[in-house]
Amino acid sequence: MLEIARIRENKEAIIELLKVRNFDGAPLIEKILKADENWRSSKTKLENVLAESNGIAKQIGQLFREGKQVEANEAKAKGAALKEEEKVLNDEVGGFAKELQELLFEVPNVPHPSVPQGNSDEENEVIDTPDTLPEKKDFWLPHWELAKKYDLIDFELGVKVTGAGFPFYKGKGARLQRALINFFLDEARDAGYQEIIPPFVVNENSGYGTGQLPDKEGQMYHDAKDDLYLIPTAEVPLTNMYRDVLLKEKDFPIKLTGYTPCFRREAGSYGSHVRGLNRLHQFDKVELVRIEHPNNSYAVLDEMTAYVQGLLKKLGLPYRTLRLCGGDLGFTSALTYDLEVYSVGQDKWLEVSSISNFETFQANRLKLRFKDEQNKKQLAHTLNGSALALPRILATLLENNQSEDGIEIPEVLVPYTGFDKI
RNA sequence: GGAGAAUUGGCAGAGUGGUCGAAUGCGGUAGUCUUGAAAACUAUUGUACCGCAAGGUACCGGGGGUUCGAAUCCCUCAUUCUCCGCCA
Repeated sequence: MLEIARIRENKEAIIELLKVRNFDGAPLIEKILKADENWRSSKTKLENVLAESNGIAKQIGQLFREGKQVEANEAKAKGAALKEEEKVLNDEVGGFAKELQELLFEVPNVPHPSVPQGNSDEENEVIDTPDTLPEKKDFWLPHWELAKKYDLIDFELGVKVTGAGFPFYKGKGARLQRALINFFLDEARDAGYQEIIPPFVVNENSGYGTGQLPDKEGQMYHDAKDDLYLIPTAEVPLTNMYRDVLLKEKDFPIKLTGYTPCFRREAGSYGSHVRGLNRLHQFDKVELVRIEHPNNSYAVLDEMTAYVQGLLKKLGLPYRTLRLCGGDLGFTSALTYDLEVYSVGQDKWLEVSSISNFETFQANRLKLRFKDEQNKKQLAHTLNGSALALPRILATLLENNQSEDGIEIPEVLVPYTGFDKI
């Protein structure tokens, strides 16, 4: 959520930058400024009435103490009359406040100036890609066939026990998955991240804090009985650890990592996109979260991107780096880099990580602030990135390392798996 | 799940309808004293919003209500503690 003060002061610049998202912000911004004005003017009126009525109440107390019953009763009648006025104004203020809030929720984050204009993922900017891709081999299989051939993952069993998108990992498939989780967590720890095991369900406030609510409500599994949401990513509980927190400048950098399963309803997905491990309702992910000084957040974004690229290098997976265009940029993000791994079995690029700077967009909702050198309170910047999402890593690992007589395990993983070949 | 008690400023802890944004102590900040530090003493010290300002409004776990007036009374929810039940 953008700060209202920022909208007041930088209206034109914001409208201009939102165009990069193909978002015509002008009508919405105008409505917001109007609602803001209405809110402030009725609030002033209300506060004047309250001030008067507080004054009368004080007088009444005084009059009673002095034993002046008659005057007190007169004042009481006056106070009661003001109550009516107060009620009307109070409703008015509440109405404008609600309107303003709802309108503000509709404005996406302002893209960073480096974000390219574009309508869809086809216009994302490729900023780093391998010189050559692996040469095509006749025996190459997509991972779902490899999974079946070596009995690593059972999709049908998942359908029986739960539903589509909830696979069973078995034997070496399960162990490889667990090895990857441990590898990623150890790497993150070595890079200075504190490991967290958060709750896998969160309350409504947390959903609002990171921006899943209200606009992605349908993407989360919701337990109506206790009004809790299954997390779609560890970002939600990790970032919400710092909801309503006032930091000191010396608390930076805050570097958190956590492994969690992630639950997504993925309503509306279909076809080859959901084949095999490509898109699941439950998957594992190791996430990085950073809370940083605004001056530093873009350097941190680059650092995080380089870190995740390093993981892919260690695993020997061919990857490319994209700067998301305005049309593909997430609602809450100002700048996002996606990392994609080339899947030889499917002959396509699969997104395995998304690294974003949210600037103050989440911090504003979270009330996540710090005291600067002048002892003034400022919103912090939040960032996060997958490091990494497991299913597509597993898929591309199986596909890219296959030969006619098995699948090679990357050297860095062998200490974790306990086997070097499937 | 059942019964009882509690929830006040950074912390501890008063306050049961008007003089309470809230005593007092600790802590924090500034100063006096000191070669320096400690101790002592003095002053100061919550947050958010509206307003150019003066100033105003709101906040005593959250929400709602009674009243001219609520930290204080009522309803409701949450959390914590104690006891019982259940349980990895």
